[in-house]
Amino acid sequence: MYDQLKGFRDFYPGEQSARREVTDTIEAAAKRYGFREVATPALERTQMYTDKSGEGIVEELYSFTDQGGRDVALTPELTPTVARMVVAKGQELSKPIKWVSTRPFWRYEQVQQGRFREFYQTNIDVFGSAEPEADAEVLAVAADALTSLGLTGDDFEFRVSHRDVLGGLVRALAADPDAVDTADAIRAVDKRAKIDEAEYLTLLEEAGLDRTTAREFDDLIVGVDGVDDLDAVAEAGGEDVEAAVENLRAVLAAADDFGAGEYCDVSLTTARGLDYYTGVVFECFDSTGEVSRSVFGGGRYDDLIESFGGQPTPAVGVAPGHATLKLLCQRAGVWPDETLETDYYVLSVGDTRAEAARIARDLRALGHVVEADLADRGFGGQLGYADSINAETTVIVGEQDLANDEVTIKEMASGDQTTAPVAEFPPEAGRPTYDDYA
RNA sequence: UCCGGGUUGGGGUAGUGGUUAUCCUUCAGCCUUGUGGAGGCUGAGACGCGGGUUCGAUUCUCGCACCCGGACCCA
Repeated sequence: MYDQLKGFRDFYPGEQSARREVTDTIEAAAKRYGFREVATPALERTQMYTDKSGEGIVEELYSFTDQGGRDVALTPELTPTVARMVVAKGQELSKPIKWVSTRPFWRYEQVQQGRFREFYQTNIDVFGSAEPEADAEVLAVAADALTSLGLTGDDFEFRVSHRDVLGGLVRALAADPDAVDTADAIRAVDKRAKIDEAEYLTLLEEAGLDRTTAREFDDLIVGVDGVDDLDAVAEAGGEDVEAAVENLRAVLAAADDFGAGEYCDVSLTTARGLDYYTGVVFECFDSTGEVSRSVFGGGRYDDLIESFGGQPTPAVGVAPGHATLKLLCQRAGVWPDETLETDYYVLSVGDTRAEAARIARDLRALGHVVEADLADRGFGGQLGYADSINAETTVIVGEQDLANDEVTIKEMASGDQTTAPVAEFPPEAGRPTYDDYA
């Protein structure tokens, strides 16, 4: 026996069928909005990540030198790759570009609940539109995906914020706007919920706000509990903040029209740790608070494509991670059933293989899941196996049945059985069961 | 990287410094080439890995691996 690698998981048929269902549901929601599926490599040049995030990032990567001497890394996220793809096509792609992709990613980090070293995400991104409708559509797709999974507004909420509101407010309040580090201030906001007040205020001070201003800033962002409360923030800030507030309002108004309004709350204490976010940012939280960390997040990253050498291209996206999503679904009681299902088991006994195989093939041609004996089991053994795969109906093709030009149709749940003429089974269409012949 | 808790057949467990490691379940076969989810019989299958202490270690001890939480981090 070999040990598994820490943070890497195997998925057996039961769990995988549930994961497949969830993945398909999320992707189907995105595809209804016209998001097109893309597929991307598992390896990229390490430099693509170090350029953006510094050399320190290497410690978080699975990186190595390949046989040709290239420094490469397993992709820790999709955004740089899709940015590279957009840049590579130049003007060729019509805007807005709307892409969806579900894939594993790899990060060398500590394993915790809902966090693994190999993890799956569905990335949903829009490139080439700075309009609030683009942000709102991303929110709407995310909400649509979650509700398609059976979740409701009682289960989750999107906390929507805006980096330029936060950054602009910090600069507007500061005694010396040029002395403040808005990125640091935003990072402090991002940590607000996890640290105590003194630490938080210290971080804001280090970002360039004096103690009094820091409190004033915090009072302002905490005071926002709804769209109407944004007025006070707009007043306190300058023109930049007013514009950002206007943008945030526009996004929320569009989200309302797009059907996602009921899931969105304004929350300026949400910031996202990532430096490349530029405008609207949001995080999805478990409403019950049982999933302690954010389920997933997203936001606008208008400068990234340009920084990759492309035309200035605004972008906004969201990336639900499937591990935390599973926790959310399980706590809401909507995680798909992990038991396997089989439509038909075709039981062959005696010298009936040819006829049994014909029936199995015909049933499969109708689109059903059909199993037959591969292990040379006896009658009882085959029924036991049919049980173990949760067969709904067993079609008994025995010598006695065929002697009467019949097959026996058995409903496994009840044990009831009847016969059907072998020449007419299965019919041209449909999903024949015991009830059709009883 | 750090802290806490774990690891005994496939799953769940009992137990012990010393004979053939307990029980339930599972799986396979048989009773049963014509009826499964009941029963009976037979069989398969485990002390995570390595070092130390010891006459002897699954048991005590140390290290490592992996698992479950948590801190840090979270692109």
